[in-house]
Order: sequence, then structure tokens, then C-alpha cells
Amino acid sequence: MNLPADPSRPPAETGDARARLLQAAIRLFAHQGYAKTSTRELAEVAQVNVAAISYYFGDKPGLYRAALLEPMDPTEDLARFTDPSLPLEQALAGFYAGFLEPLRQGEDARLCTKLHLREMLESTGLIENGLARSIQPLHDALLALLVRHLGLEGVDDELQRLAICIEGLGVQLHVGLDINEAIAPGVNTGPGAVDHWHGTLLRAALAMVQAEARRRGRPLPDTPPGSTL
Amino acid sequence: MNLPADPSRPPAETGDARARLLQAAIRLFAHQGYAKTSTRELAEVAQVNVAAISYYFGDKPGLYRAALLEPMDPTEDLARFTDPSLPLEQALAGFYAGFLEPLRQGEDARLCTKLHLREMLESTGLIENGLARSIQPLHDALLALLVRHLGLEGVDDELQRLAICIEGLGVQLHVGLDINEAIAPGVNTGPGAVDHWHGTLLRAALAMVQAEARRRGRPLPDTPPGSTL
DNA sequence: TTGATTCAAGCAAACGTTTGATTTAATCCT
DNA sequence: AGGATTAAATCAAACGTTTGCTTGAATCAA
Repeated sequence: MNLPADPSRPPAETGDARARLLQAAIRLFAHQGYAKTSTRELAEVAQVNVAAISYYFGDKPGLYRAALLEPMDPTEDLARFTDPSLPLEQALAGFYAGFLEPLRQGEDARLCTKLHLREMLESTGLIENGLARSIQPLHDALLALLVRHLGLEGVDDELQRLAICIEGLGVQLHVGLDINEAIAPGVNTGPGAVDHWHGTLLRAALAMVQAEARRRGRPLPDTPPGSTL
Repeated sequence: MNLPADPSRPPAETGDARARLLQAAIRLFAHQGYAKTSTRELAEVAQVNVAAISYYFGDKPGLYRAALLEPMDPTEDLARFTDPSLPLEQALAGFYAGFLEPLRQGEDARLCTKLHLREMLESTGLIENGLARSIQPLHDALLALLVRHLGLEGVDDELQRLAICIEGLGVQLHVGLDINEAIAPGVNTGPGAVDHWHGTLLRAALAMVQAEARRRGRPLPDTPPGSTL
């Protein structure tokens, strides 16, 4: 009877079979989805025996869970824009920085994001609604930011929609990575593409917030007329 | 030797086994994806024998292809906003109308959209890049619209990004249907929700376009200062 | 030796697909 | 009209393959 050291803890060091299995899982699950990826294919790509999956992660869903949750730190993204002393422009810039950083880093970080997006679409989640609960704080923080800078007393449906639009711009970058490249070649891959996108998203979000402020008859207190905009 | 009348043509009238199979395919493929949906489950939901799949559609990929392509009319969406005589606001309103109409209609139209979105994300397409080619004309038409109203001479990368942002707002509505409902309850389901969204998207897109016009030092010719905005 | 790890082999279950028989309904021929 | 003919449609059963997972022996390090 062989039991893994401890399947729940991401344990110290085991050869590197476990690590290679995890990376293969991220890569394959992200590229072709959960159901289309067989345990044999995972083992082959990871250069590992099939039994290693059940040995380290219990079963296939266990490996999926690990690939999805292990490289995740939700607090980091929050810290980038929740500081109340930040002006609107800086706060939104920080908000989008969280979306763009995975694009800056290697292929692996991008695949990780893709994996999370995939999970969002499949409500039949192996992972229940845990994903939604990891997004909720981000959404709430954005709402708080908007309430503060728009000088509102609370959250109404129109503010919810504005927040969803702002988030949507960031999401779209990842969701549409492949098709955007097919439809508008070079927009995502060229040099400095990420920086350009950061500027575009920031300007778009600012424009939306300012339009909403005008609509409510509450011009923004900060944002001097001629900023980076 | 029993051969279907003609598997390629969506043939005249056959009981309604074929139709029930198609609807079950849309429903199941949209909800749980291609790989997670078995032929037996499809047959059961459609109240049809398994053999009917190969009989009418050749094989499982054939049924998927049919579910994806049969209820599609790409020209209709284009006609809503390509008329050059439309002012910017009306054109954008027409553009987003194409995204929102499936939400107005029944569950089936929504599932159809979801199926297409799913296919967009999985580049490992049973359908090659046919999807991208059906989106390209929409993107090009939007680019032409923006070039016209911004008074530009051609398309540059920044305009591509603006177009992608505008499209992204519409896409986000469908991609995030479920999670948005979990994160901001009532925003998608309430009475008049679709109309509210139409207004929000339109205002957001207008704000983005106007910000871009200002950035380029080319204030918009139309759009009087105090329109619906 | 002992416990942790890797391995080839094999299990039952589910998969997509095919088969040959059966039913249904329209068409034909006297 | 009415039995014979035919093709379309449906069916239960089975095909061979692939799936996720387990087993018990082999290997390795301490």
C-alpha cells in the first residue's frame, strides 16, 4: 500500500515528477480542455508513468484541481489598486496591471490564465463556484473604487454594469488572445504590445468612468483636465 | 444498405428525429462542451436511437458541425450598422443590437451563441478557422465605421485595439453571463435588463470613441454636444 | 531493511460506431 | 382495390478502442 507523502500539501521536493506532471496538466488542460485530455497523454508529456497521477494527486480531478489552484495568489492582484489614496487613473492602471502581467511573463503564466478562463465558462465545475468566489473580492474592490471617485452613496445596477464593462475589457484580452491575433495580426504580438494595450485599456476605462460621472451630473473631482489622457 | 437521403443537405422533412437531435446537440454541447457530451446522452435527450447520429450526420463531429453552422446567418448582423449614412451613435447601437438580440429571444438562441463562443476559445476546432472567418467581416466593418467617423486615412494598431475593445464589451456580455449573475445578481435577469445593457454599452463605446478622437486631435464631426449621451 | 517512488500490465466501464433485423410508409403492378 | 416491392427510418445488440484507475512487482535512496 503506497500512499503519497500528502496529496493536499504542495510538498517540498519529490524528484520532479510531481512538478512535471503539474506543468503538463496546466499546458494540456489549458490547450484542449479537461475532457479531451487523457491521463495517458498527461503522463506521456510529463515523461512519467500513468500511476504517478493517482500517486501524487489521487485521481484526474485531483490533478486538475491542483493545476488550477496551486499557482494562484488572489491577494496580489487586489493590492495593486485598492489603496484609497491612489488617484483614479493610477488605481485603474493598477487594476489592469493585474490582467496584463501574465501576458508579460512566459507562456506558462498565460496558460494559467487561460485555464482559469476555461473554468469560468464551464459552470459544470469540478471546482464548484470557488472561481466566482475568487473574483468577487476583485469586483467588490472595483465597485468601492468607483463609488469613491464618483462620490456616490452606494452601489446601483448601473454602477454594476460599469464595473463589469471595465473588467470585461481586461478579460477580453485573454479570452480573445487567439482570435484577435487571427483577426488583427500583430496587435498582440508586436514589440511593446502589452504596454500599448495597457494604455488603451486605461484610456478606455477612464473615458467610461468620466462619461458615467457626467451622466450622473457628478464631474470627477480629481483627474486634472490634461493628464496622460 | 440504408443511406440517409443526403447527409450534407439539411433535407426536407424526416419525422423530427433529425431536428430533435440537432436541438439536443445545441443544448448539450453548449452546456458541457464537445468532449464531455457522449453520443448516448445526445440520443437519450433527443429521444432517439444512437444510430440516428451516424444516420443523419455521419458521425459525432458531423452533428457538432451541423449544430454550430446550421443556425447561422452572418449577413444579418452586418446589415444593422454598415449603412454609411447612419450617425455614429445609431451605428454603434445597431452594432450592439446584434449582440443583444440573442439575449432577448429564448434559451435556444442564447445557447447557440454560447456554442459559438465555446468554439472561439477552443482553437483545436473541429471547424478549423471557419469561425474566425465569420467574425472577420464584422471586425472589418467596425474598423471602416471608425475610420469614417474619426476622419482617418487608414487603419493603425491603435484603431485595431479600439475596435477590439468595442467588440469586447459585447462579447463579455455572453462570456460572463453566468459569472456576472453570480457576482452581481440581478444585473442580467431583471426586467428590462437587456435594454439597460444596450444603453450602457452604447454610452461606453461612444465614450471610448470620443476619447480616441480627442487623443488624435480630431473631435467628432457629428454627435452634437448633448445627445442621448 | 525500510519506506518512497516508478513501472508494465491489466481491470471494468464508457466511448464512438457499425451491424443486421425490423418497422413504417409510400410506390408499383396487375 | 390489394398484395408485392422498395426505400427510408428506427431499433437492440454488439463491435473494437480508449478511458480512468489499480495492482503487485521492481527500483531507488537512506
